[in-house]
Amino acid sequence: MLKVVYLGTPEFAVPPLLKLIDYKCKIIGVISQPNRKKDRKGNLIDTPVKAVAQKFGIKVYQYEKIKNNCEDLRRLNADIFITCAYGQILTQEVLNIPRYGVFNIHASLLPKYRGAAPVQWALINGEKKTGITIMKTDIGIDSGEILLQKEIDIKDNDTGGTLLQRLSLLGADAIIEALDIIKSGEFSLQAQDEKNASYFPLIKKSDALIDFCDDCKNIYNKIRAFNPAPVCFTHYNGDLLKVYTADIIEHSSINKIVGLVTLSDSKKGLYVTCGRGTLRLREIQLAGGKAMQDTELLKGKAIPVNSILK
RNA sequence: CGCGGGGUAGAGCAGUCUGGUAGCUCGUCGGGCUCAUAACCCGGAGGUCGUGUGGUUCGAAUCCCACCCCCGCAA
Repeated sequence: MLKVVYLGTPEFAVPPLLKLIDYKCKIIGVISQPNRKKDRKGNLIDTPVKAVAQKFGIKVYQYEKIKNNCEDLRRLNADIFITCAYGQILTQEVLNIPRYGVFNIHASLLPKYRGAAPVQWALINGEKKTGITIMKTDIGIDSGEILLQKEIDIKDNDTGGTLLQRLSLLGADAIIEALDIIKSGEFSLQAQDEKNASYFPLIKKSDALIDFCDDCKNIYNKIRAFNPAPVCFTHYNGDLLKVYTADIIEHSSINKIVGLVTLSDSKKGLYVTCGRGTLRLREIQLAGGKAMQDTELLKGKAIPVNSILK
C-alpha cells in the first residue's frame, strides 16, 4: 500500500485529505504550518488540516522551517508526498526524500496562474474557466511537470469562496485519479510551456482596498474574488467599511468624482460611482457591526448622498 | 490579561456622559387614496432595554460589580 505524507494547511486542503483517507493508501503523516491564527483571546487555533488529521488519528508535524527537518522526513520512509496549499517552499533536499517524489495540487490550469493565490487572481482578471493541475513539484514555483489537469467553468456569480470550494472538491478527485495513475506506473509527465506561463503574487490585506477610480467591472470582480477573505473595503468618515458583495448598476458612465454616493435609500440601496460605471454596494459591514444588506444598514445608519467613500 | 466597538419591539439603530417608567428608519396588521407602485395618508399591535430575582438610589436602558454572547483590528 502506498505510504503517503500529506502537506497542507487551510480549508482548501481538507477535502483532498478526506478523500485520501478513504482511498486505498496509508497516510503515515500530515505536515501543516505551525498554528498561527489566534482567536480574540489570543489562543492559537489549529490549522484546518491539522484538526481533521487529528480527528482521524493521523500524526501531525508542524515545522517552522520544513527544510531544516529533513532527517525527520526521511525517517517517515514515505513513498510520496502530496502537497496542497501547504505554505512553505520545498528545497531540493526535501523533494528528493519520497520514493516517487512530491506531487502538488494546484488550483489553476498551469502554466497560467502560478503562485499562492491563483483562484482569487483568476476571478480578478475575469477568467471564464480555471481548474486543477496535479504536477510533480520541482524547485521552481509551480513550474513542475504536469501529470493531469481538470477544467472547470467560472460562473458569473462565483466568489473566491464558492470557487475555492468547488476547486477543492475537484482537487480531491484529481489527486485520487493521479494516485491511480502513479501506481499503475504508466504515465508521462508533460513539461509546462514557459512561454504561456504567468505568475501572480500572494494577496495582501492592502490589496483589498477598493480603488473607485477603476472600472466598475474590475471592482466588481475584485469584490467577489476577495469574498469571503480578505474582503474588499473602503472607508466612510474614516471608519472601515467592508464590501462583501456588489451589483453593477451601469457600466458606461465616465465619472470625474469617484467613490461618490449617488443614492442612499433604505429600500433601494447604496450606489457609488466608479471611474467608469456605478456600483451598488449590496452586502456591507461597518467596523464593530455585523455584515448586512445595504438596505438594512441604511435603516439605522445614514450615509448621505454626496458622501465620499475612499 | 493584545487594542477597540456592540448586545434596546421581527430587522437596522438612537437614547447611556448630564438617572425620572423608551424613540427613529423599516417591516407587520387594519383602513384610505391611486390605472398602478419599493409611492402617499390615517390608525393599531409588538420591548421584563444580553444575564444576575447583584450593588447604589425615592427612582436605573442610563451609575458600579460579575458573567455570557456578537463584531472590527492585530497575530
